[in-house]
Amino acid sequence: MTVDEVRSTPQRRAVLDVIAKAADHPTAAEVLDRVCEILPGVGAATVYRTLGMLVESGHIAELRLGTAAARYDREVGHHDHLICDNCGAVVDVHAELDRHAVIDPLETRHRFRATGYDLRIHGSCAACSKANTHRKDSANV
Amino acid sequence: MTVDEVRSTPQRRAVLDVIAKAADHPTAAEVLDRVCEILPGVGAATVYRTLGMLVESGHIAELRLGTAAARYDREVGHHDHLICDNCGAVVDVHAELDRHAVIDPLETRHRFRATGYDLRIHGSCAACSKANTHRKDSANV
DNA sequence: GTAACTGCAAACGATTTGCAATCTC
DNA sequence: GAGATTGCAAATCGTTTGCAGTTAC
Repeated sequence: MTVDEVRSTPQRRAVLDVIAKAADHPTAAEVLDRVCEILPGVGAATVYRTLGMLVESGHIAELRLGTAAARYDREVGHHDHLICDNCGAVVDVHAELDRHAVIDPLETRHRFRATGYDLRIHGSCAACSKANTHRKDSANV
Repeated sequence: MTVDEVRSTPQRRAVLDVIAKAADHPTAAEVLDRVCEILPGVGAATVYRTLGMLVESGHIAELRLGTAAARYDREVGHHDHLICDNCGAVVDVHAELDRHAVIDPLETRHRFRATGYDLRIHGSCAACSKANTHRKDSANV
């Protein structure tokens, strides 16, 4: 009969600290780098394990785009993302999506019980749009 | 100076055939299995290469959810997805999302140039909802 | 005939897991 | 001091790539 307590360790505090300060959406590898700056020698497994726990407990959110590595978001409330297909930047935004108009009809039509949604808007950010104004460019969705 | 022609091979025809017939959203591994049923011995690399080409050329669409493997969709026009967090089923749907009300304000506010969006609605499908009506259940988004 | 294609096996990147040593409570 | 946690290395998973042999046109 274990208590399964969650202990406070320097490593965990460091990960939490890094995430709390991260304005961008760092990957696990980036979190590891930053953690090692304040606490050298931390292993990758520890960071992965800690991030996993934090996601499980709802303290941080996980974001998965394309093939790339998972990204972590300190923002846990519902929000949407603007994704720049050119430079990879991800911006948290709040879309005014009318659930009654968009989700409800689909729930009824497909007898689906929606618990949430995920809206990602692709395109190019301000910086990239400006840079590419006079250049050839292609975008995916 | 090569012609860079694209040749028609039995393997490619088989992959195309499998995708065309797939009502679900098979992963590369599932496509490989099905391809091998009609043309035994096909290598995984060939399937991955072929799927990659088809995505590139816009003949099929790639769908990436969570950690899992990429899924392939014969439906290439814009559409949205209902994702059952319980059984993993993915259903293609058309959401009535008002771009003017949802996307435009974000473009202006963040000086973002949107090229498209991706809406995924999570929850539980008809079958799972029915099965879990009287059971404990948790869902993620 | 020749460049494109195939299958295999090795290489890869991201993430997970087994385990002995080490820390927290 | 017991059990949770760590770091390392090995293992996994999905996918890509190098390469020599094979095939489509």
